[in-house]
Amino acid sequence: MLDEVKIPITRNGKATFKIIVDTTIDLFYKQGYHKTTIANITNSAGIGAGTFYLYFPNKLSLYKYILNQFQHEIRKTIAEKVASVNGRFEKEKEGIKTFIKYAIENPHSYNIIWESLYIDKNLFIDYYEGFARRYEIGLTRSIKDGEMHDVNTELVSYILMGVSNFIGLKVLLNLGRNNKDIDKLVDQVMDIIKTGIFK
Amino acid sequence: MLDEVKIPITRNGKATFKIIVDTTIDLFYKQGYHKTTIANITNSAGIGAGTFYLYFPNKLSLYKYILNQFQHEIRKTIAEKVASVNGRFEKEKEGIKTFIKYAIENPHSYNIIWESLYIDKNLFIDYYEGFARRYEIGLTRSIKDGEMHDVNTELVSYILMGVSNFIGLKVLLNLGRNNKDIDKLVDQVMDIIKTGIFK
DNA sequence: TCATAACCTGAAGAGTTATTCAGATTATAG
DNA sequence: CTATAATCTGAATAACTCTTCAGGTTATGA
Repeated sequence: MLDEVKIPITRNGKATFKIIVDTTIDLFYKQGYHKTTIANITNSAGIGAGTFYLYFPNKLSLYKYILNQFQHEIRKTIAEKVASVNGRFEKEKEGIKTFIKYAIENPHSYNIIWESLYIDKNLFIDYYEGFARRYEIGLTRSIKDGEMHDVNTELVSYILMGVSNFIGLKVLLNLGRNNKDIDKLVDQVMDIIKTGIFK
Repeated sequence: MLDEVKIPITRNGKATFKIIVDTTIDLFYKQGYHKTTIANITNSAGIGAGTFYLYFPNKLSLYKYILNQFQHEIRKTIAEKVASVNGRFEKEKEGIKTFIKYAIENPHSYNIIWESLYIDKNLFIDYYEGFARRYEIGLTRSIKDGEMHDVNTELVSYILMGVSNFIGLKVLLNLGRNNKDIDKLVDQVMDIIKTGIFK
């Protein structure tokens, strides 16, 4: 998968590699994976058609490379933010908050990750199963610490991912109203998750 | 949009039209929109290449036709189910339950609707904004009836759509465990939505 | 400085796909 | 029975896309 990618050695090579990746992220975001052609990429990047194949055997391997980058970045961001907060409840809250904020601040990555379902289903499955498993660890600890009801942690993981993803979507696509103050929005979401909606 | 589609007049024409639509739903589900070619469709349907263009000017118009069909079907199904139940709280619960069950029982439609985001963003936006607005009407009534906390109805709409969609996804893609008893699964989800997850 | 590995190019070939259209068949109203 | 509208066909065309490769440039270690 990633070993198909040839990492450049010299400074020039690294610069070309980077411009390919950056240009492609932009094109995938704007046009989607399927509508983006190799010619689109090389033209936008201002390089010869053959140069692309110096580093990537095809479009899919480049997509996987980009997806992998985003995956690491998101997890790292959340892990760092959560570590800087004390108390189980606060950690849980910070994790959810960070994810939603990340989605809002990184529409490119958000969009490209979701598209994996229509590029290679297994990429999507791996991504979300991995995410859910990480969530479960935190949730299980929260229950032990008595800060959370004794819920089905797997189910709650998917519920939380669903909420985060759709709130991200709402803001990204500018759906509906209430999209001005992100902090306030996220606080409201957290309140609902905390206390439920029915009396 | 839909006026681009030529509706057949005779019995033969109607049969051909139907086989095109049914075959395409299957192909879109299995291969996705972009990987499905007109040749795929006409070969699988057992018709000449030109016959396709008798009814649809291109692949996109056929996609829109199918999306529209599913949209109506889902809304009709939910509306009927909700109408058969008494009491605001029960109605709300039945609506959510029906959606989740519908997604599980109709993986074709579920898959094809989500893909709209990567075919034409506006189709996706229209679909979910419409859905959210319908949700809000019910939620506003629930609050008036004192069965729901005084929540931001728009936000809750997106939260509920997120939950429903990801639970549907979990079951459809067979993510994680706990996928045997759908009724029990949905009940658990409803419980969490009702009382929240934090103490 | 110069040999060499790394890097770059874009024209060309092979393959794929959408779409048209002239000609044929079928169903049915009159 | 027959004129006519509806329906159907699939070869042909045009356009697009991926990928290769022979030939070129650039950077750098020795």
